Amino acid sequence: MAGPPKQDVVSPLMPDRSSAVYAGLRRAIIEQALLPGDRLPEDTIGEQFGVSRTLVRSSLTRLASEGLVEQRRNKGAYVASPSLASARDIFDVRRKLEDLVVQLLAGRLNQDDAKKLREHVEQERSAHAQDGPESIRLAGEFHILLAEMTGNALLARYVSEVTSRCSLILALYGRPHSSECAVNEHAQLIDALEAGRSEDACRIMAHHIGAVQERAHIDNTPRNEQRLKSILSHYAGTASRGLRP
Amino acid sequence: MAGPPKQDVVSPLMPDRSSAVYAGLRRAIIEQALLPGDRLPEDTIGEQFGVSRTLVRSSLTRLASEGLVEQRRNKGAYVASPSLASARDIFDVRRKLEDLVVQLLAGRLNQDDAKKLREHVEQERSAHAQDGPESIRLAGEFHILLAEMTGNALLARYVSEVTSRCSLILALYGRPHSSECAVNEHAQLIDALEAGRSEDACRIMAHHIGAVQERAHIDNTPRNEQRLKSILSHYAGTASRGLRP
DNA sequence: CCTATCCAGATTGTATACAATAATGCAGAG
DNA sequence: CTCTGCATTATTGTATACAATCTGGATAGG
Repeated sequence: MAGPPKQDVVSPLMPDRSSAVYAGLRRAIIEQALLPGDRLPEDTIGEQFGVSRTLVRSSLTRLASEGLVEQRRNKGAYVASPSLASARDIFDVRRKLEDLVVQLLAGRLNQDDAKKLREHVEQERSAHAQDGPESIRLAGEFHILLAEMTGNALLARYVSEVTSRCSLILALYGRPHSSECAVNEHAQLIDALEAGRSEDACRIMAHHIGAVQERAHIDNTPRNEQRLKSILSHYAGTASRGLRP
Repeated sequence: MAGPPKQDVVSPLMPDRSSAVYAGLRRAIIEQALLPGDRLPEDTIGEQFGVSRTLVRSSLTRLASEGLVEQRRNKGAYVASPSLASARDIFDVRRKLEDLVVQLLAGRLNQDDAKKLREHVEQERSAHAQDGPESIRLAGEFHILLAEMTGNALLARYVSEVTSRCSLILALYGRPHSSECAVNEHAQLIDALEAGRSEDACRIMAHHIGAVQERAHIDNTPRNEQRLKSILSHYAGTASRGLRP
């Protein structure tokens, strides 16, 4: 990438640059490219994404409302670092929400959706095999996908939020160990849901969430500095991609 | 322009004018002074609160993230008017969340908190006697208070959100009939929680939420026009008051 | 050598200016 | 009379400018 080409290349396909900033930052946080406690200066971000501070601020506020970012007055925004206590709180809420998801979906999962879910699990498998940063994101997106299939928009939003926050929690307290079992549990859950075995589905989900929480132990990994620019330059380009493969 | 008196009277006691706009609009919506579908032009609001569009926008975005306001691109913000389908969705989620509140609080309610709750119920009673607009808000705030007492901040936020949205739903579909029973049910709930009768508490809460949902039927009341300015001029002044009496 | 104070730089908070888009109303044709 | 097309106006979307606040370091005093 020679010369100083303005990064307006995105214009034709970018109806909403604000969402691009939001999505880019969100992915960077979920995939743990940005770690809890990292500072998020408006200038730097705006530069990388090619927008003014106005849009950056609005994105940061949105992320803050979802709990991924903390905004401290006159001190700027940071990637949130939830305490152990709030981690427990988040899991308590998550369990209830996922309960509802299973309850709404058991026996009502159509073949189309089941197929989509199985394809997603396959993606998880291959991402996990490559040990890439995407496996974290994909594992979470499975739950979001499931919640969206209930047709309950509020539930989907809440599940999306707690799922994202769990990524943060694992980044802070989780063991680096792989999420092999998670992928299998996802597959089992689909089977149970499709077959209408709601008891099983509920049990599997409970166990699964428990396993995720289990992985949360103290394990503070040091973080590098000044990676921000290079990270953002990566996420600025791929920001618009959604759940699709 | 000549020197019109700036309405900066609030400065000394207003550390955060942005929150004032947010709180004022929120109350106006919860108390049904602003009704679902009402337009919320940035200029008008900014004028009334004495702030620039910047802060108004940020407040509207925040309200939108809570589901009280809908923002449509290039078309401005409106008080949200949830569909009947999404009303059902909201109640589904609310039931689960309130379940968790009861579960966390049963037998763990200290005397201080119980006292505070009983005082709140008294407020509800008197507001209901006067048939003022505050009774709507207070009924909701009971549930928010309860959720806050769990110490689970996320749960409190979610309960606050679904509670607010329920106010909207009642404004749209609710019968104008009073919420007498609700006040009594609140009192019963406190007793059950304090005594540690978690079964009872859970049952009362379920019945209570059911009763609230019951009141949601089609009953479209026409809305007046151009009340906006006068409404806002009222809420601009009283914006900073919180839960305290 | 350590501590306190103050200045300069950097960063955020808010207002305003300008650009882009949608809403409105009028004119003319059918 | 109604409908279509265009010009005007109102409102939102974004960028920039300025004010307020915080941060870090240099310097003087203990």
